[in-house]
Amino acid sequence: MGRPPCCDKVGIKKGPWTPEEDIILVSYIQEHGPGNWRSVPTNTGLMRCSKSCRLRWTNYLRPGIKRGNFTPHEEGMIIHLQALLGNKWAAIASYLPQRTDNDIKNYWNTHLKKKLRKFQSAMEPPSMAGDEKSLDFAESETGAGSSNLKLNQTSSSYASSTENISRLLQGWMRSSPKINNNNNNSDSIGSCSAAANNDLISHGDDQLESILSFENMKDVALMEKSTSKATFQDSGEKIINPERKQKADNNNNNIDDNNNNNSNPPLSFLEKWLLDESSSAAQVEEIDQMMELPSIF
DNA sequence: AACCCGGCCAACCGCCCCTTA
DNA sequence: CTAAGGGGCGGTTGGCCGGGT
Repeated sequence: MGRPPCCDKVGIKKGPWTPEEDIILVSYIQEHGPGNWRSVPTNTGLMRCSKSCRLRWTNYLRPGIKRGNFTPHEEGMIIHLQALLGNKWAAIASYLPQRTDNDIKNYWNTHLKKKLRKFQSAMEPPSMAGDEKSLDFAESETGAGSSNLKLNQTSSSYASSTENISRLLQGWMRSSPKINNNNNNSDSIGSCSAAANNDLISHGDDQLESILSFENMKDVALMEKSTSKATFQDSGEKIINPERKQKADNNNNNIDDNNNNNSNPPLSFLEKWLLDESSSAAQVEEIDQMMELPSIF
C-alpha cells in the first residue's frame, strides 16, 4: 500500500549531521539553489537521502532561521494559531517566518502545551482539574507534579548548537547572491511579516479566556482556508498555496506576489484577527504570571 | 560519586498530496 | 485517465544532557 521509504537503501547515513556535511550541502545549494532534492545526494556525494537533505536545509541551514528563545509574542502567536488551526505546524510556521515548523512543533510539545495545561488547571476549580477536553490534549498527564519548565537548555553537541549554524555558514552563503537575491523570496527568511507583525502588535484585550477559547473562530478559519488558503507565504519554503508552490518549484523568480507586495493583498480576516489579538505577548506573560503564583507561596 | 529519571530536540518515518508522463 | 515519483507535513523516536536522589 504505502510507498517504500525513500531511505531504504543500504549505505544511507542516518543520525546527526556533521559540519562537513552541512558545508557540502550548503555549498551545493548555494550553487544550484534549493529544490530537486532527489539529485542532491548523488550530486554532492552525501550519503544522505534526499529527504534528510531537504529537512536539514529547511530546518537548520536555511539562512534567516531564528532558533531558541521564543519571545512572548511568538508564543502568543503559536497559541493563537494552534487554537485556531490545530496542529498545522507548517501553516503556523508560515506566520512566523523565522521559525520552522519543526521548531514550533517541538516548542509546542515541550513548553506551550504544558504551560497551557498548567494555566488551565490554575483557572479551573479543583473538581474540574482532571478534565482536559477543552485543550484537546492527546496525551495523558504524566508526572503529576511536573517540574518547572526548563527553558533554553544548552548543549555542547554540534547538532544542538545549530542555532548558530546559519550564522557560521553565512560566509558561504554571502558569496552567493543567487539564493538570496530577493528580499522576500522563498529563501530569505525572517524578513517582513514577522517584523511587521511585531511592529503592528500593540494592543489587545487582555482577556485571558480569549486565548483559550477560539472554538468560535474555527469556522472562520475554515472559511478562510477554503477561500484563500493561507494567503501568507512565509518567506521560507513552506508554501501553502498550491499556486505558489508551483511557481516556487519553477524556481525562483519572484514569484511572489507576496514580494511585490507592495501590492499588499488585503489582510484576510484571520490575519487581521491575528494582528489584533496577538498582543498575545501580554497575554502570554499573564499566563506566566498566573502560573508562577503557586510557586510564590 | 554514581546512578536514575525526565526533559528537550534533532532527525526519522510514513502517509498524503500534487505533478508529470 | 491513471500510475509513479517527488516533496511536504505531522507524528514519533532516540540520544544527549541536566537535575535529583
